[in-house]
Amino acid sequence: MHAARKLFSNSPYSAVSMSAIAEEAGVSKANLYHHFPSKDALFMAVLRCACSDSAALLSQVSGESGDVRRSLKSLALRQLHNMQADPEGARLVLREIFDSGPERGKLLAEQILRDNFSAKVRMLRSAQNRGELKADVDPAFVLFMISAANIMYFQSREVMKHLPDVTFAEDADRFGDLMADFLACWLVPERGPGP
Amino acid sequence: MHAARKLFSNSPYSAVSMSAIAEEAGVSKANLYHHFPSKDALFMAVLRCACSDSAALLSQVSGESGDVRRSLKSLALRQLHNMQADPEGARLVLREIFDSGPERGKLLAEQILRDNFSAKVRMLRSAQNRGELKADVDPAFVLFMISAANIMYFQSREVMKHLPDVTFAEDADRFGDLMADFLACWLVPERGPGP
DNA sequence: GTCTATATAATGATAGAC
DNA sequence: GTCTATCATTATATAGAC
Repeated sequence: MHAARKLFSNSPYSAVSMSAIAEEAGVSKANLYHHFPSKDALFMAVLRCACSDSAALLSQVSGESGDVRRSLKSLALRQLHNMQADPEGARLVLREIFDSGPERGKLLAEQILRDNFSAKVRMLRSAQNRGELKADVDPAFVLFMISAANIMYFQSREVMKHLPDVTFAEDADRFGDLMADFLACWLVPERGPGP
Repeated sequence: MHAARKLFSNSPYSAVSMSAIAEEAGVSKANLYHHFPSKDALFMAVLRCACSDSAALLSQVSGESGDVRRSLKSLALRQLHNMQADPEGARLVLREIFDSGPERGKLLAEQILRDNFSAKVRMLRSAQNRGELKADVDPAFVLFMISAANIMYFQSREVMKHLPDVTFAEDADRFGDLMADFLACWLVPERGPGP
């Protein structure tokens, strides 16, 4: 499964042969078919494993407390950090999100992403009630933009780093700073000490 | 090429066979090899065509004038509109951006994306000089965020529409409004008529 | 330009010995 | 559990007639 995960994360399903997986794992092709009934079953096992891994990583974030100024930034930074810490798993799940048709997209959303997403929306709603997050922003849109930025950064660095004026392509810290600045526009400005 | 474009945009390279393309086009497989020396050459021809199409569409935007308040929103809306108007071409180019390794990513950036991107950066820089765009924002980051949001919206609608609280997944107009609001946070507030 | 027919290699999957 | 050997199918690509 380790070999399969490596190969499936770098090439689409149809471009990875059972022979290649067997060679990468140092076993025979027939041995793979002894443990998994089919190529599809092996892929599904790898995907399920990667999903549970990233779900476990993501759930750490929602447990944090503190005001939304800190937790929103922490959410964004840790999401990117998790992807970079397990790029193979991230690529697997992202490919599934991007290339899946209606039926598989529904499964992915309802069985894997839904609970985590709802928990984060609730976090932002309560921040709005406390007056920390601007009342007229859509929590789901905020989460969408954070994910979009992180995923795009993670997936297109190889292209971006060859574009002029892109100072953050190979500097995750700078990207984090830019993100933090940008998130601030949705926050209610902190009260000064007053006159 | 029309048939190949259709199939390549819906499945990765290795999952599309020359037989399938021939059948889709209503010709024989050998006929394809008469016009293109190999499967790879056919794919490259399709990709080049799709890239020049989307480049032509994108270049319309940069010709617009007016202050940055209008042009930034117009830029974002038309980028999404162009992807939705030619989803096949968009998927082809996006797959290439996401899945390409270092060598192909460099080609894509330098030969296709670079000029357009630089033109847009210049547009935003001059807006900063005119005092319409906040001076402390990174023009490249602004463009990155716009593209990230549009691409993510375009690519993951099938997943998003099954998430609760996502009101914009099947409503491009609402998404456009949310984007416009969000872009406004980088603009210098318009001067009121004064006291 | 288009076809039928074919060459050659690789694919997913199986049989059966150890 | 692991292997060698093999099946049937499909893949890319070619040959040569019309």
